[in-house]
Amino acid sequence: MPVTIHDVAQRAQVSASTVSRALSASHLVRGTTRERVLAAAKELGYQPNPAARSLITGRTGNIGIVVPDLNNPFYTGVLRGVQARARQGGYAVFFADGEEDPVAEEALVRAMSRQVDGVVMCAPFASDAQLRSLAGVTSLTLLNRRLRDIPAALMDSAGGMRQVVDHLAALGHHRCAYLNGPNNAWSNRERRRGLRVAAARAHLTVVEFGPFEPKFEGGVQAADLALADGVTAIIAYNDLMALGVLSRLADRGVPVPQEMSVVGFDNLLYAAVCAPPLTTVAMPMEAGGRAAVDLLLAGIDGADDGAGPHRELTTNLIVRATTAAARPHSVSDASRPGDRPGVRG
Amino acid sequence: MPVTIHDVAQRAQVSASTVSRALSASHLVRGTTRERVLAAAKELGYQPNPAARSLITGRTGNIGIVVPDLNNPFYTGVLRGVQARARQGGYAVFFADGEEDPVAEEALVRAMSRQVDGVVMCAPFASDAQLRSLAGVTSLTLLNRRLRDIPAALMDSAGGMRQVVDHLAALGHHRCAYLNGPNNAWSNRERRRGLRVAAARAHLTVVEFGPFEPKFEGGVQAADLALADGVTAIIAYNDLMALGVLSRLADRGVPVPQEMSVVGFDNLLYAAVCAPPLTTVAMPMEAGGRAAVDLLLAGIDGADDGAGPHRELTTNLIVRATTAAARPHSVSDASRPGDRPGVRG
DNA sequence: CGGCGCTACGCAAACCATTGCAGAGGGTGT
DNA sequence: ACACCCTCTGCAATGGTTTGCGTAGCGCCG
Repeated sequence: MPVTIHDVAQRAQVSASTVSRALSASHLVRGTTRERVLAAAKELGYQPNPAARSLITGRTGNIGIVVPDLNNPFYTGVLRGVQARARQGGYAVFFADGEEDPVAEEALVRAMSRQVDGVVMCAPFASDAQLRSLAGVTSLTLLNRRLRDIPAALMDSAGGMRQVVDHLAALGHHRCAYLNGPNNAWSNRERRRGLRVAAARAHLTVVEFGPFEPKFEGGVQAADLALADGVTAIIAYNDLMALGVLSRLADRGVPVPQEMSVVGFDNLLYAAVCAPPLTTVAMPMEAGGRAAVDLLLAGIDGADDGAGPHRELTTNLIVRATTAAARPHSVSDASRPGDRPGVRG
Repeated sequence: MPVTIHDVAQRAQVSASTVSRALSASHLVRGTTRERVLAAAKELGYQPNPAARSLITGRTGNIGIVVPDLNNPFYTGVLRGVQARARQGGYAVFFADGEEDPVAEEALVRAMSRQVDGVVMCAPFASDAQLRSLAGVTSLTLLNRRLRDIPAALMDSAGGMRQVVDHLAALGHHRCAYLNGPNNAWSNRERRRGLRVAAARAHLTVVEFGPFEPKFEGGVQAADLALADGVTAIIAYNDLMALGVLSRLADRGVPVPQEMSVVGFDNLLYAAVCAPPLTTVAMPMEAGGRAAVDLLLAGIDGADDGAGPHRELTTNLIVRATTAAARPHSVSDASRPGDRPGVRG
């Protein structure tokens, strides 16, 4: 039923090979012939059979993307970027939700591997070894995960943290809390690392809590701990947690930002519209997705650049209404260094 | 480089056909032979080439999903359901974001059509004719869109509206606003229809506004209009708009739910965690995705049930903190339908 | 005018798995 | 002992496209 290359060939009075060439390597056929073929193809509505093509070329024209959790708007952002860039490159995209389970993720990638030319992974939890092994079965690029000789698009979390610290320090804060996300999440380690060095430079004392679930509930839970410590500012691992903090602070009657400043990470849609609007660092999610696909396609099409090129994307602090000057007596807090097991920068 | 069926055959000392049968129609080969083949396949890590298989079987083992807007958490919920059910059925899923453009959506489906066995569409804006034409090129099932002889999973918006109306009426409301989403969106028409009949039955006066963009900003814009009319309750087309309404009411100093009740639709994550938590009707997004795939796979695998079976999913009102008894003098409002001058209370 | 090279096209192999058909071998019934 | 049947396995065709190689035709130069 579907129209094949031979149907086109017959209608254009040429052989199938000529049709094939007319549609791809057009300079190998005479102009008049090519037009005849193109016309026939259009009249018949010919679409090449991708299975047949990929059988012989060994390429599929597809890429895959696996994310840990579709419910997290962060990942839908990168999904959009991935899809846009892929489409632009003529690729279709397979998609899989690993549901935060590294072994499921691995299985998914292996299952996809035969149907795609490469996959981009958002895999904060997978082990290095796992990732390397996967890189062997298909072309792989990572998002927000740095691994030698595997290409990756990275968002500069550390730089974002530096901006947060500078912002807070400029507002007169001396002691703030960091609410850890999952300890095994690469980006949590990255953010914490950035925070520590920036805080040390700015003479900001940081006490750490957690790890917590990087969700609303985790923030609720964490808020009480931070409150008990007497910090004047809270930096949450991500916006979801920050929203939880905000909610809990409101319940407990702590005015934000007067009594407590709160900063998130990601710049989700809801960060802008919650009350009060959340100060947060914007992660370039779509750009990250696009960059990851760029890298992937470069590795597939072009000569492999080898040596795992990493593309770093800048992040930006978005100052909204949850940060303000530290409350006056906060200075005394900063002068009480020893009262908590937390980290000081 | 990749291992083929012949490699397995050679290692197991049988022909390729036997390998093929051992892996699929296992009852056609002797037990001992089958084990030998399976062992060889496992040792070699054999994975059948999907292109070759699909070339001969005519099936791809893939399905596609196209959604209008990935930024809308509603659709990511659907996506999760689709993916889960597809995986369970051994299908992989292609994904495409139509970006709210019906012509792009159509192009996407046509592009996917050769690589999938069917696609499920969330296409609130596409025309009936367009959908029917698409149903010709590949197996199609719809989500939240009723069209004769095209299978669809439908969420009972009208039933949800009935519950909303009953709830509001029981709380003593007599006059409420409905904030329309896009007029060409199927589910808006459906919700409005449900509202009208339920309201008539409950003697609830409904004043309609809009259409608005079904987003936060649309809700902000709509809130002022509803406020000016003097209704005691606002039903928004969806949660995003309801959140905008909440935000605007807060800005204008209108206490919710004391002075104004607000109801949304969808039960997004944020509806539960905003302040105050939003009363809304829960749409079974994941279940809807799963049901759509059920239908699709039934149409593909089994005999086509023809005649477009429609599966209807129930919706549930989730009463949270944005609805309360109407303010006392609201009765008089209901008896003065024509006045304009805005907010009382 | 003959030979060479170039262009444009066709032939056929190859890619890999599935499946109808046939055949081999062993067992059973007569 | 022979015919028949049943089980298991192999052969070969099939699907649609790409591509290396061969070749026909033509122009150009010597």
